[in-house]
Amino acid sequence: MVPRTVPQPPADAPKASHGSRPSARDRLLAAANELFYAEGVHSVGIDRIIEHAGVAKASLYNTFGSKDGLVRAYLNSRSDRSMDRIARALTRFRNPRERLLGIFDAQGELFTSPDYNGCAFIAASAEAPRGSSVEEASDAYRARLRGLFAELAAEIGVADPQGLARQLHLLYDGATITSRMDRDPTSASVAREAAAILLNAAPMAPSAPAAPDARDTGAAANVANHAIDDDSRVRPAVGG
Amino acid sequence: MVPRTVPQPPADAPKASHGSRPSARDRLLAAANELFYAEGVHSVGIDRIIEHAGVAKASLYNTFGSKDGLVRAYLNSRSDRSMDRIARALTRFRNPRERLLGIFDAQGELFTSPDYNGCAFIAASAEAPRGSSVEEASDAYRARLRGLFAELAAEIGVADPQGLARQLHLLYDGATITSRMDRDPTSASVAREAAAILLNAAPMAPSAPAAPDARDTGAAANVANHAIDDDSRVRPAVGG
DNA sequence: GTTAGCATAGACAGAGTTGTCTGAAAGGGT
DNA sequence: ACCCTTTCAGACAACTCTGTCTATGCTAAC
Repeated sequence: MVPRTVPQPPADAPKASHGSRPSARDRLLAAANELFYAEGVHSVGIDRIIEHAGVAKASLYNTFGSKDGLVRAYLNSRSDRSMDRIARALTRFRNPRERLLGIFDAQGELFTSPDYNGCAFIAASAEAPRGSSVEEASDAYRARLRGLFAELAAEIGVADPQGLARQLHLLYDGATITSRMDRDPTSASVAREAAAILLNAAPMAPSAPAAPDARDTGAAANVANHAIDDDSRVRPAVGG
Repeated sequence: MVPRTVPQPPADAPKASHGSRPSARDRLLAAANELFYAEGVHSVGIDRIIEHAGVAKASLYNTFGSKDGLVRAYLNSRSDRSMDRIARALTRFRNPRERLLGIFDAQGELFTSPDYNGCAFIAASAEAPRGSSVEEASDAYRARLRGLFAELAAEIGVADPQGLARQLHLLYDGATITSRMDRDPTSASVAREAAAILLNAAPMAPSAPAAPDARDTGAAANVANHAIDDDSRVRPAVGG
């Protein structure tokens, strides 16, 4: 039961092995990512993981200590890749407003992926008991995503970035659930339209948003914001 | 494996047994509702269900045919009770706008319940493989809830009730996920505020909403709608 | 060339799972 | 009083699951 002391690998060096094949650790993580994500953490046994990874069972327990350790590593790796994917998709937009709404565009692209199967953290949390290590990984991931929302909202200059971030995160989660439960990949564009409405309705901060020096643009920000309202209402985003 | 022909009980009569104790079927459903909901469908075995219900194993298989049959009955019963709970909570509001937003108030009250543990359908779907009978029960439940949103939106007289219903369902799902993943029962009031903004921003239908005879009130509907805007923005709803 | 370290294949234990089957008790209807 | 349906109690089979352990390799450094 108790997995004694985890062997604690370097954790920073990916240990790329001798050049030909990826390390056992990377192969295990790749297999976990495929199988756990597609069929659920509980449904996929250790045997199928090691068979799919081409790795001995002892290697798994030497590397991760237990199945729970592998699940934790799988979720943390997904958290990193997910945030990287979003950040990469946001580089094509130039102003913070487009980047904020672009999160939903990136989400819509994700939904059209053939192997998309919903949010890995929601699925893993639904299977794990409360207070487990899955909850920690989920908390970290969700805090990162909400921080991104709040950061972009602050760049835009809304008066309550945290409040708007909560609203937008609601839409993001709702689109995620809808895409999976209703097999509806167009939910991201619905969320994007709703997000644009909420963004336009959000009060702006009186002081200048990004550069505190230029305080003369403060009053006009609200008007300017509403001026580009229509742009987001007619954009089809992903396919709805 | 194959559960042969399910014995097919009357299915309409609750069969209240001989008066003292509820029937084995009802006790099994109650036990399933407690254990499946609190710990997950996959984690709770048949043995714990029958022990908690005080029922023999043969009774379970005579009544429901298999564990999957019990899970199906558990979800359908939850769907009925969930919609009844919402409908009952909505009777205290008098106009359709208050009833529409009142769905989020009812959600907020649900979140404060000590044994609340997220959406049973989302949890069950996360554990079940795609295409299983869990998906059918979830589809039915979600169609009922979305139908309620659309029905109330149509009563209010918005131009696109289905479109608004999709947006509001997004918020509802998002609040559900947030309440469970972030242990944040105040997410329903955030969803309520966002829903009010989306409702106010929704274009109204040109013709009269409820009574097609009175067509002279059409043009004024948009203005009247925006006039009561502030009411929803300041209401604390549940506790945030 | 030898040796240390790690990976592999697989057996094994112990617990848990669903579903079937036997046998008996209990209670109501005629 | 008899029957008959339902229910209970539990043994049992046939899996699957995690985690440990043994024994045999392969590889790289010295």
